[in-house]
Parts: sequence; structure tokens; C-alpha cells
Amino acid sequence: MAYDHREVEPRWQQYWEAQQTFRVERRPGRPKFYALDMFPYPSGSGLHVGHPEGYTATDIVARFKRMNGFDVLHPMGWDAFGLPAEQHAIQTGTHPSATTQQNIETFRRQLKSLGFFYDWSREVDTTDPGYFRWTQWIFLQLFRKGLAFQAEIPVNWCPALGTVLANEEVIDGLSERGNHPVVRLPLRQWQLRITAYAERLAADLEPLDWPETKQKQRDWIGRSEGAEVDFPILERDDALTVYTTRPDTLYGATYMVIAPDHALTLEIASADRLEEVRAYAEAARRKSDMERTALNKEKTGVFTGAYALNPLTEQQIPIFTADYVLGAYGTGAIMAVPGHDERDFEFAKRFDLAVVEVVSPDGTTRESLDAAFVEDGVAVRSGAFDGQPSAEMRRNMIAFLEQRGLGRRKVNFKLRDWVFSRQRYWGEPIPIVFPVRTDGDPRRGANFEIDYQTPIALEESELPLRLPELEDFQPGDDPHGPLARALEWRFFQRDGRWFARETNTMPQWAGSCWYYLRYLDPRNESEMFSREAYDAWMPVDLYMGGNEHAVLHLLYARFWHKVLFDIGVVTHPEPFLKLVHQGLILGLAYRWYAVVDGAGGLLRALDGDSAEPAPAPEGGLALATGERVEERWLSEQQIETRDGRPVHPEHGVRVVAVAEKMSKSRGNVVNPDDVVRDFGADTLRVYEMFMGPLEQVKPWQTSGLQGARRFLDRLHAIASRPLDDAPPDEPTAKLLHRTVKKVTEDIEALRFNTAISAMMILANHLNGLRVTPRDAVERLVLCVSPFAPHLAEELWTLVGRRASILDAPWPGFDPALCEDEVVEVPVQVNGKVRGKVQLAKDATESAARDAALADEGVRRFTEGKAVRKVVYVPGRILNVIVG
RNA sequence: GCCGAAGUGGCGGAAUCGGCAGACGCGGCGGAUUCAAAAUCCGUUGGGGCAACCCCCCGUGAGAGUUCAAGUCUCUCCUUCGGCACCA
Repeated sequence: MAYDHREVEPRWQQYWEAQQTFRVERRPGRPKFYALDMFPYPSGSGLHVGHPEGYTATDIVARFKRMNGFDVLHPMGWDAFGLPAEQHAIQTGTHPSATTQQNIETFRRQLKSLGFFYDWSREVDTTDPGYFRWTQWIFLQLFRKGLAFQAEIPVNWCPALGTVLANEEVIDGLSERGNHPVVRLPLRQWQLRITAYAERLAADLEPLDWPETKQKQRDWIGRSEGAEVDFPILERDDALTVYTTRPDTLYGATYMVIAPDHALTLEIASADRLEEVRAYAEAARRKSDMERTALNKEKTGVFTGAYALNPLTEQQIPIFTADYVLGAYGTGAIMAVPGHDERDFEFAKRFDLAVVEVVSPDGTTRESLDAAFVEDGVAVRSGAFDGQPSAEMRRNMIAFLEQRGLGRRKVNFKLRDWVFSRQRYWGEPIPIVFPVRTDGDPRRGANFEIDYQTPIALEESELPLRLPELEDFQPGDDPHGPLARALEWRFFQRDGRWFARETNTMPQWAGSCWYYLRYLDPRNESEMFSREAYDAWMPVDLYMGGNEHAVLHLLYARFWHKVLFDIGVVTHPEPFLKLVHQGLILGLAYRWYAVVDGAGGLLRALDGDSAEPAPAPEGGLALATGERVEERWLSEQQIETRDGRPVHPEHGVRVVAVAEKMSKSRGNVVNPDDVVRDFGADTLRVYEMFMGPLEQVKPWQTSGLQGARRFLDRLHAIASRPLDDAPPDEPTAKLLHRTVKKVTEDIEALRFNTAISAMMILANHLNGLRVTPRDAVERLVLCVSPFAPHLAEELWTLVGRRASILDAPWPGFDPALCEDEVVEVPVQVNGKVRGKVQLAKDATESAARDAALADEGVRRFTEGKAVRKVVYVPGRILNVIVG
């Protein structure tokens, strides 16, 4: 007796909308809870089943908190600037804002169809001028504090596409789309000085309730402690400064390496070496970072002809240039200690350079080393430092260097400044203008020259700076991006002088850096948000989102938050107290192997778990006989089960389930609209929460939906029966109160799968009773309501209560009913369970022992043997050791 | 290569302050209901031995160890997934 979700769910959605059930205001005296979802990019393909996973989880917590008396802020919005809409515009001429609005409509409809408890009156859209005006405002604050600056940075410019590409869009120097050549071109870019906050971004992670993400961020920031040391360059006044974390190995520095892109590289090269050095530097410059590192190739480099002086040994050591030293890290130059660094060792072998042992594992010295010894040990061949353990010597060496003026302590970071401009149309305009020298009107084709050295901030009153309308979104031959062609927008005159607007736009990260703040007070036109709104809701108590944003988004948002903190706009140093990443939902497909002839025709089928197919030298798979093999795939609906195992319906071979990221090519994509239509939103929500632990990667199994739906149908059937107002019998009461307890605790700990399992057990129990106790049904419906809100509302009114169930208090439980006076204790003999005895929960050991030894099953194994020892844990176990 | 997470039935998973491995669900098998099917309900379902749903043995990636007791703790190894990738 299934209920009709197609009637029930829309009806309650309309009710919630009409009653404004989800609108929140702060009520005096209530605790608050801010449950935040990472807002989506509204793509053209709509919601996929991965989205509702995290959203359902926060929705459950939000509803649970609300029923527990909290004021809950649970908002949703759109991260709507981005490349796909711009690409679509290039192809079709449709304005990106039109595409974006259309996609937002779809997303909003889909989310509403899932019954999420969002306060839609707080919806934000990063492309709305009322929103990005404040994104621009924050940029101006960054600019004023000197945290936004311009620099020449090499980019991947693809002349054929007329656009700048991201590193991952370039493969072997060709564009991913269309295989056009890509050149590295220095381009003026805006950068944000996130490095100024590196120390705090690393240190402030400490108290946060975040998962492994904290470590990822620390690794990304890459703080290290060491020293800068100056190496005098021979025949020059200059010194070459290096950064090292191993000042204890200074005596072992037998050569130096300077990055090919270091400012001094060409300067120090000797005349006879200059050409070679220049050629090497030129080649290195053309390589992308990926190429330089991807192959993990053999070390290359050239001798510059210059020498430096090791300040401690006072030996002359050669200076090489090599691309294994990065210009952007440290000082762009290193002292090479081949005895104690693997890369330096490899390079030294290649170029036949001296390897000297200065750290010994045991204090004895060796004449030659087979490999670099990179661990800590004891100093040798290090003058007065001999015999010092590495850690101690590092401290002493830094003090020594500082005393002599040869070097200084230094903390270094891997983190680099954030390139904050994109040569795109569909992004926030950067609110900066530059003076222009011109002999006429640059909008009418007069010559002009823009003085990029003198950036001028717009007045705050001039915000928002909107995008101009464009007819044509095609990229052009100007790396400055499509806005450079919007002459009417770009140039303007003030007080008789000409100015040009910045034509770069902000990256997609910008809008998502502070959206959680705008939700607080989204319609405020005079401020980002009011102080009252901030104090009412911040900080975020639970932040849910994919771990693909573990580093960049979360680091950038924290950076902006700290800047806002420093200028007094926010009052907490960190915005997100607790962070949880929901696991990816994978698509499932079933593999079998097809042995094929030259034309691809099927010769015979092999089991999907066959070990016979092996990678063929010419690519693909083949058998030992040389026959070619192809992987073939079936969907969950296509397979058949024989003897409990999945098989191919025609060929009968076994098929093997393989879970992979959902993709069209694999045919394993699931559309939530279909699920809502066929099973209902509540079923989708319950199923996704029941699949397994929230944070784990899980394969989607359409068949699993059945179980969730049966559970809901069963609830409906139970609540539809005549209800008995008498208190439930004791076993029912015990189970009921334990279930409420478990569901309460599991929701707090985000263990939704086991909470659902507990509710299923209770539902199965109630289903088997002759009379249905009202108390049990009502409490169960309340427990279910955060998971399956539509059905819960329906059943709540069905049992005679008033909507909305969201305003009903969360059910309590009686702790006394959650504990047993008499418990069944398993009895082990020599560690194996041989019987069970009923005991009072606090029975004494001697009582327990007597009961156990009287048990027949136990006696069989103890008969005629001496009891050597008894281990008794009251209420848990009794173990009798005989021998 | 480095960092992180994880390996439990045919499948998703449960049980980690060490204490009955396999809760709950999917799938399978048997039955009830039905003219029949779907749906629903009941029973059963880790592997093996046995006439036997008595009982016994084996079993949480592999191997060792600690313990009365190990899926859980320690060590070594294997595999899978995710991230980073010459960071001095």
C-alpha cells in the first residue's frame, strides 16, 4: 500500500512555500546554528546525484537543530560566473547572463523538488551587481592595503584560440582543444599577496574541527624553517644568497645551482659560457612547470663559468644553472650538498662534481658515498662543529652565521601569491582604472598608451562596476581579453583627462570567497552586511562540501576572511568552525571481456574477472595467444543473476561490478529528476544517507532505492492504522526509546546510515505488532522527519497533529528504558563462545562464574579440566580459561 | 617518489574505550496471498563438514606480534582510491 509521492511531495512543497515555513529570523534567547553548503556552479547539465548528498546531510542537521530549539541559518545560492557560460556564448551568441539565469532556474526547481529547508529569501547570485559590488569592494580594500598588485607573469597564450589557457588545458605545448600551439608569454596580471598571510593561515588551522584537509592546507602552505646564507661570487662584489633547511651541511656544499630564470644567471655567466647559458635559460623558460617536473627526468644543467666561495670552507666552488632549481622558490639558488641531498647527488654524479660527507650516521667518516645520506646524524669534516648532532648544529650554525654576518634565520613558504586576473568576459570587472596618453578619442580609434604603472582605484560610490554588453564574445588576438574591445566601456574622460578601465576580470574563486557572509544580510544595499546580522549568525557551525575544494577555495576564503578581520569587518579570525567533505558518489557498470577479431567482431566472451587479458604492447588488451580483447560494459538494468552471481544475459559469462566517476561514455550517469519522479524525493534522500558513511566514496546502486522506498511505505502503512493511546508494551517501549537515543546521537555525529538502520528496525518491530501504539508512531515520525520531510509532514497530520512538523519539538527518550537490568552475557571457554547466561547487569564475578559453569554448552568444554583463570567484564563477557 | 584514506558475505555496509563478526538494506532461495503476475507479508541466506536449521571447524587483504580475548592495538608487506610532485 504505497503512498503516492507524486501527489504528496509537491503538496507539501507548496504548503511550505505558502506558509513561508523556511524563513528564519533570530528569536531572542535562542541558540543559533549556521549550516552551510558549498554553493554550486549552475551548469547546463543540471543537478547530478552527487549534489543532494551533502545538501541532504546539512538539511538533516539543520532540521534537527531547528526542532531542538535552535534558530538555524541554512541558505543556498549560486556561484554563477564561470567559463562554460562564456564558451556557450562564443558558440551560440547567447549572452552568458541569459544562460546563467536559465540554469539557475533549473537548479532552483530541482533543489526545491528535494524539499531542502533553505531560506530562499536569502538566495545569493555572484553575478548579481548587488552582490559583486561587494566583491569589488573587497578588492579595493585589498588594493589599499597593498595586497593586490600587478606583475608580469608567464601565461599559456594560444594565438589560434585567442585565449589564455590553464596549465591543465595544455598538453605537450599544444592546446587540449584543437591541438593548437601554445606559447609562454609574459602578461601583466593582478596578484593577491596571500603569502603575507602564510604564517597565520598555517597557524590558525590548529583549533579547527576539520578532517585531513588541515594537513593538505599545511602541505600546500609548505612552511619550512632554515637559513639564508650568502656565498660571495668570485671577481664580483655580489653574493649569491641561498635558502637552506640544512645549514648543518654547509661544509659539504661543493657547488651551487642558480635557477635559469634567476636575475643574476646571465650576469654572472662568463663570456665563453654566455651563449650556452642563454640557450639553456631560453629553453627552460619555454617549458611549462608540468614539463619541467612531469618526467622526473635526468638532471640537466650547464656550468655558468662563475665561481663562488663557500663561506666556511673558503673553497672555490662552481656555479651551475639547472632547471631543477626553481626561480620562484626560496631565493632561486641553492648550495648543493651532494653528500646529503638526493637531487644534488644525482647532479654531481652526472657532472663529476665532488661529494663530501659532512653528516655521518655514527660519527665515523667514509671516503665515498654510494647514495646521499639525507637523514640527521653527527657532524664530521665540519671544523669546530664536528661531533654535534644535526639538530643542534643547525641551531648553532645559524647563530654562527648571524654573528659573522654571513647569513640569517629564515622561515620560508611554498605558497605563492595568487594570480587574480583572467582574460575573460564572464567575471567580476576589476574596479581599477589607468591614466591614458592619447592624441584624440581612443574610442574612435585614436592612438593611445595606457600607463599601467599607475593603477587608480574606483571610488566606492562608483560600485558596482558592471560588465558592458557585448555583441561578440569571441576571443581575439589581444591577450587582454574580450573587454579590451569594448571601447565605449573601456575608455572614459574625467576632468579633461582620459582613463582606461582594467580589462581583466576576476577568477571564479572571487565570488565564492565571501558568499557565506552575504547570506547573513543579502539585501543590504549600504553595507556587505549589518553588524547585527553578523553577530546573530557567525561563525559557520557546519560547512559541507566536496574535498576538491580542500585547498584552493578554502584557503582563499580564509585569506579574505583574515583581511576582513584585520580591517574590522568581521570579528572571528576563522569563518568555518567545522568542515565535512561528503564522499563522491560513483556510477556502477558491469564489465565483461570480448575477444574480438580484426574487424572488432565478437569471437567469444570471457568472465569480467578473468585474469587472461593482459596489456598488449601495442596498447589495449590481448590474450597470451595474441587475440585482441576489449572491455565491454553493461548497466545495472541489463545484467542477470544466476546462482546469486551477476552474469551477462546472452553470453552467460560473469560480469564484475566496477564503480567509477559517473560519465556519459560509461553509461552510468543517474539523473536525480528521474529518481524523484519514480521513487520520490524522500526516497532519494533516505537512500543517499543510507548508502554508507557520509564522507566515504560510494557506488550508486539503483536497486538500493527499493529498500529506502519500502521503509517509507512501511511507515506510511503503520501510521495509517488505528492507533492505540495506551502506553506501548515494555519491549516496544525499550526499543522505541533506544531508537530515539540512537537517532539523536547519530545525527549529532553525522552517522546517518546507522540512524536510518535503527529506524528501520523499529518500523519492522511496529509492523509486527497487533496494536499500534500512538506514542511509538509519533516519536518515530518525528525522528524520520529530517530525513524524509514530505512523508513526515503527511504522517504527522495523518495521526492528527498540526503541520509543520518542523515546529514540533524533537522527541526525548527515557534513559532508564535504554538500559537493561538483566543482560545476556556470552561465555567463552579459552576465548571461544560456548554458551550464554542471563545475568543482572552488575552481577558479581562469583555469581557470573557459577551461572556460566552451570551452562550445559560451557560444561562440555570445562568438564574434567581445571579452571585456571576467569576474566569477567560485567555486562559484556565472561571468559573461562581451562587447561 | 612523498603525504593521506581505505581493504569485512554475491553487493552497499554494521560492529573499533579490544569483549557474541556480518546489524540494516540490496540481491538470492523457500513459503503465504493471487486465476496468474506485480506489490505486500513470513521464513531463510559467510564458507565448509554432518542424516541433521543439534554440533564442530574455518573466516574481516597477507604475514608476524601483544593479550584471557584482535576486524579493532604494534610491526612488516600487498592492493585500491584521493592529493602533491625536483620546494633546497
